[in-house]
Amino acid sequence: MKPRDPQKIDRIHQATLALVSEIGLAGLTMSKIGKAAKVGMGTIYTYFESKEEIINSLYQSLKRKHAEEIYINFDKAQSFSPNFYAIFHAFFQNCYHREAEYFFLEQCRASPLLSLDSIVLEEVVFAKMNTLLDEGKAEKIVKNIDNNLLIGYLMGGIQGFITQLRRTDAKLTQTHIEAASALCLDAIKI
Amino acid sequence: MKPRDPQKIDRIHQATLALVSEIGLAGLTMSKIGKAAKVGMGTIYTYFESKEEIINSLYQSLKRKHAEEIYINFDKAQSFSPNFYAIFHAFFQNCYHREAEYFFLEQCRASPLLSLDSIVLEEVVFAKMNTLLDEGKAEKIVKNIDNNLLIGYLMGGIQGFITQLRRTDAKLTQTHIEAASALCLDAIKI
Amino acid sequence: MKPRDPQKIDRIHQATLALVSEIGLAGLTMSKIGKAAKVGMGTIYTYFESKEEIINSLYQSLKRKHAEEIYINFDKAQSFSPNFYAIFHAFFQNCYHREAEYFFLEQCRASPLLSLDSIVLEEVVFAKMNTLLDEGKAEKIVKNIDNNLLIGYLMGGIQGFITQLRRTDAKLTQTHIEAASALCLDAIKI
Amino acid sequence: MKPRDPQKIDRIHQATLALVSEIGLAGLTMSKIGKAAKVGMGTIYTYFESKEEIINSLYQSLKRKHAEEIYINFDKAQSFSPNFYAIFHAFFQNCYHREAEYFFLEQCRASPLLSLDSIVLEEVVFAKMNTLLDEGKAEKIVKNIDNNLLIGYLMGGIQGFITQLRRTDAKLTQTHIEAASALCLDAIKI
DNA sequence: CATGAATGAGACTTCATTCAT
DNA sequence: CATGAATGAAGTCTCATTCAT
Repeated sequence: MKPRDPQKIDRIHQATLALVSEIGLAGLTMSKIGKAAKVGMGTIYTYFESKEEIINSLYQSLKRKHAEEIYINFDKAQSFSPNFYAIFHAFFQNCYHREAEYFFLEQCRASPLLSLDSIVLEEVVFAKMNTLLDEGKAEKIVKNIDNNLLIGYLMGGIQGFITQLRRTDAKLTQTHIEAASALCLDAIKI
Repeated sequence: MKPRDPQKIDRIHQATLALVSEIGLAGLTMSKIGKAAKVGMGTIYTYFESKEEIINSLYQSLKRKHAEEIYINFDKAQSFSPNFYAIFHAFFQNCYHREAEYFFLEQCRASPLLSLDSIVLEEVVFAKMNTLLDEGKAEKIVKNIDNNLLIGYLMGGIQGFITQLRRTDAKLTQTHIEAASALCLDAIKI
Repeated sequence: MKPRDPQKIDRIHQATLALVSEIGLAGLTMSKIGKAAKVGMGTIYTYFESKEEIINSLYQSLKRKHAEEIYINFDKAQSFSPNFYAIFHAFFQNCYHREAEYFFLEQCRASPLLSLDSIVLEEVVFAKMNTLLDEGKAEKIVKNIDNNLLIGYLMGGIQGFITQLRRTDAKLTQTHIEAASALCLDAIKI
Repeated sequence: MKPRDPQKIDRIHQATLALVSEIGLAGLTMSKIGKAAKVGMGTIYTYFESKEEIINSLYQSLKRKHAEEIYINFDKAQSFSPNFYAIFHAFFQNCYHREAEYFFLEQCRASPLLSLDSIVLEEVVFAKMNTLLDEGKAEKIVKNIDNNLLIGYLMGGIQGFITQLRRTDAKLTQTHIEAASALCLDAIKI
């Protein structure tokens, strides 16, 4: 018996990611996924119940991975400022370098294919930021605005920034990072 | 396209907007549009060449309308600050109250259906902000960052803010507006 | 506008009937129905919601038609014997000459595609026989056995008889009819 | 077919029987058979060439078993009447108690999966009845009607009777058996 | 020999667009 | 010009059979 090949799940995920990057979520078809993943179309259904499940599982896996990566240099022992910068920096780099992944997430956001499970996952990313912002408020550094609104603002802002950055075809420089960092920090500072 | 009855174009646009709000861009079909607009399915093709054209023309019409609305209180004679606040306020209100319209735009943003024409239209909205930010820089109020990046950041930030605001089911209060306003202004200030 | 063509429903029904006769219910496909009915495959869905609905609507229409045909010479004013013979004769002829229709009904009987609606329709056929048998019992001609059991026995018997008749390739003769008639009548007589 | 483990053939047959009872012949899949028989899906192909062969071999095995059971009390030395009643009784009981088996046979009857081999097998069941009816005719008890037609009539009648019996949810009583017996005997008697 | 993962043809169904009325 | 019935390509998913382990 050929054992259920766990690597195939990844192949299917990667193929999906690449395809959406190229042809959009709307252009995604099962047979294209199969071809791109070098897997028979029917095989996909051994690992996923439906196209919807592929999308959702990839979405969740990316969200979780990003949450990890964003907080990779987060250090409980540290005070607000270094932690904020660490997270900002990681998020910015993430956004910029994992274009395909962020594009996929964005395509999914407004899709009816996205399950509730996937939608609430946002909280995973928000959790530590929440704590951090509370600390910033305690340190009298951060404005007294609801954390969710602050996080929404900051993440939306950075993504908007990067979207424009890409549109101008400019190479990412240290100056860009510092500019974005300044925007974010000044925005939330009291 | 022979727009014998220009009112029908509007009926089709409105129907499309309402439908996307309800069932998403993915669930949109020509027959549903026809039914909702109380127009025969074939009739649509008298006014639009294809489904794609409906989407794009609606997209462009909304973009243009928003651009107008956002700049409604913009006054060339004024200095940076009052103009910025006027625009901010108009954009914020727009985003918040025209949920269906912004939802439609968001659904379209990453869609392969969107033509280049539509994508470039972003500039219409950006144009006056560009001028304004230049003025702010001249007044030594605004950070020296590329205007497109600034605009991307600000608009992304506000939209993220409002998305969260909606998610919390909170009613919009003056406090919210002031909070968002402070975030935006402090962000770009030197 | 091309009006919904009621004749097409019939064309689809006839095509279905002919196909099942040839390739069985299991071999029936939508594209074959379309081809046989000279109708685009998609067109079928203008008139029927699904393959299941085609089957069920045809089933019900045949059942109703048969019920009518079987009772065509039934005459309330008459006594048991002439009515019984009239029904017997009509049923026998029906069974024999509408082979495709009875084959279709038989194929459906055990199919999971058949809806409850269709299954209970049996009663339509049973109704008048019920009355007739009651009369026969009142006349002390018919055995005192539950009507449903009697009807099941008689119809099953006749169909079994005809199935064998066909298997022998024999032409239907008056002798056959009289034989079957004698079997049925003697069976239920006191 | 290398029946190394003949018990597996039986397991597969039993699983098929149970599954058809539950989900119908149309819902039957190889993987379900494998699961129900606790046998790897591929293993089935060691014992059977195809799904069709499973169906046909089970069909034939049941037909043969029933033929045996029906004639279990048949006694060449006896005259028509006791033998007829013995066979009738056995057939009736068989029909009633082996519902799953008869359901399976019925599902198969009109299926394109059924091979000619299987269809012809009917004769095995008919053989002794043939002899018996000839005897009955010689004894001037049985009507002079072609044996095949008589057998078709009787078996069809009994099955119709039992189908209705089941539909009424009634428990089987001695009265029912006597009623059916009377119907059959009176039918064929001169 | 046993297993169930792998395969792809083919099933049902949808829908953008065309066309007859 | 208005209409919606007609069309068939294309999408998702199933499943008999094969094959690697």
